[in-house]
Amino acid sequence: MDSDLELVERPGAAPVSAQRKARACSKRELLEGHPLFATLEADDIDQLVAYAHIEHFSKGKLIFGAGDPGSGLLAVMYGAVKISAPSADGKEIIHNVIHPGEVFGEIALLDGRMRTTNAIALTEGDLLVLNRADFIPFLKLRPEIGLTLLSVLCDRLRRASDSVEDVLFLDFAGRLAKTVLRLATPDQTGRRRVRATQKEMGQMIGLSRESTNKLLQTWVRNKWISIEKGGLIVKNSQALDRFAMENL
Amino acid sequence: MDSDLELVERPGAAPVSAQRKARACSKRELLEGHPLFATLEADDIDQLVAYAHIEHFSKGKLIFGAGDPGSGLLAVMYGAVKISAPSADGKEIIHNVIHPGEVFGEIALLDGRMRTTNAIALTEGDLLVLNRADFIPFLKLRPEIGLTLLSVLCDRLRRASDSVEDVLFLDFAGRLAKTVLRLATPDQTGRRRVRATQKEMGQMIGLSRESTNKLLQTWVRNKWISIEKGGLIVKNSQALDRFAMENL
DNA sequence: TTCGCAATGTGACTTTTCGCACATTAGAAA
DNA sequence: TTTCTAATGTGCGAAAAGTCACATTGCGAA
Repeated sequence: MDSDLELVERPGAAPVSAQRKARACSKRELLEGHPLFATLEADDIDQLVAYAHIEHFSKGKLIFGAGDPGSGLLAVMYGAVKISAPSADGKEIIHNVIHPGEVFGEIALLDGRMRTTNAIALTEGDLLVLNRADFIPFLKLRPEIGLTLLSVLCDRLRRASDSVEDVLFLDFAGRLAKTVLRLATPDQTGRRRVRATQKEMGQMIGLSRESTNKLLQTWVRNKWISIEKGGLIVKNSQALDRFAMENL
Repeated sequence: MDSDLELVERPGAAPVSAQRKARACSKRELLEGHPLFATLEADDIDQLVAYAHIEHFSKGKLIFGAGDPGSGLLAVMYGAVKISAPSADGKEIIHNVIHPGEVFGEIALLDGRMRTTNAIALTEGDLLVLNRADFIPFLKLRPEIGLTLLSVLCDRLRRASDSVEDVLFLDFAGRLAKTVLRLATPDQTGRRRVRATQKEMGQMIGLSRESTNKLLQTWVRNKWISIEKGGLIVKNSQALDRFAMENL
């Protein structure tokens, strides 16, 4: 297989790619890292990598919208994408924010039905696309992969039930704490950082921006977090975790 | 097969032994009617029917609890079972109520992992049990069934996402309206009836019993529903449906 | 640099829902 | 039958969250 690493490893990269280099993933890493493909042999992965292609997207672009035909699997190589659903009165809930190395659209890859959510670019970036038409023959060639896929989907279903329970059991404070912990990822210096605006965090749990801010402020006073523009840093995740548990 | 639905609708109307004889569904009907088995040939269904066995349960019995090993697929032949999850402080949410002819526990059938919810008998009744150990070899013999299963699970996942959106978008009134419409099933006289107490309906959407009652009362005044002990009758489903849509 | 805009911070007021208290009702059990 | 119990019906004060209004901050574009 020829190299798919141009984004990360080509020497003498263009100025733009300084940031891209830091965060980007190779096509191969993306597929290997996903549970859908965990049981595939190296040869199989190589074949999928050959099928996949890369598309660039600009900030605010609608990558797909509810009702679109489900073309296949997508993965973020650089940038960020939000998975969201609009309500009739202009509100929006954000199901998830996809960062480099993460994958979305698995469902349509498997059942080929139309999209039920929107995927919108939060920043500019690059996208890896694996078409359903390329993957399904693969699945028929190796039916043993089907069992793995069943397990993966069952796992997703269990998680979905969990999030319904969260919404019904926990109050907003507990849900916000859980969400902050879920979104937190270590940055270069090892600090656990959340890269999402307060408005976005509120949209994930159905809380207004103002109330989100007021809750976060109490945690700042407790020194559990510190807030920065466009995100926050978790300083005491144990306290947050305990808070989410206690608070029912 | 004889099928006296009235006994199911009104459990107190006849001695217990008579009710058990007059089951609402046969083993075969149960399996045939479920999308998991929609693509199976008659021979295959026969084989599964031979494997399945029947167990009786009494009111209040814990059929399985969170953390139990996932033994397989269960179906209600007579009676009712609630699928619920307990919270740490003694509250409970009800994910679903299973009536005769309906199936539950599909996830554990496929992935064999432990139960994540409780299943508790609301009344006495009979249960059809299909063990995972009997089904999995079947799946390996006929890998083409796997694709069907994938579609079914994808469908479940889409529904789960929908219910998350419902919880975050709709207020309690809209969610209650949707829940009432979802639970409504035609009875002998063709009226759309919901058989669930107001407490149970509230537990499905995270609303207190008192607030549930007050909401239902406004609908009674609008002549959209009428309330009876242990349930209600939908008299104007269009109005309820419109209400659920408008109300965001 | 300045400007514009999106993100953040905060208080006052309103609405919704909860939780409690209590009354009523219908079916089950004795 | 009478009694018991679960389900239903209703009002009120407390708590939670939304909405509105406005100030502040910091980054990027011109």
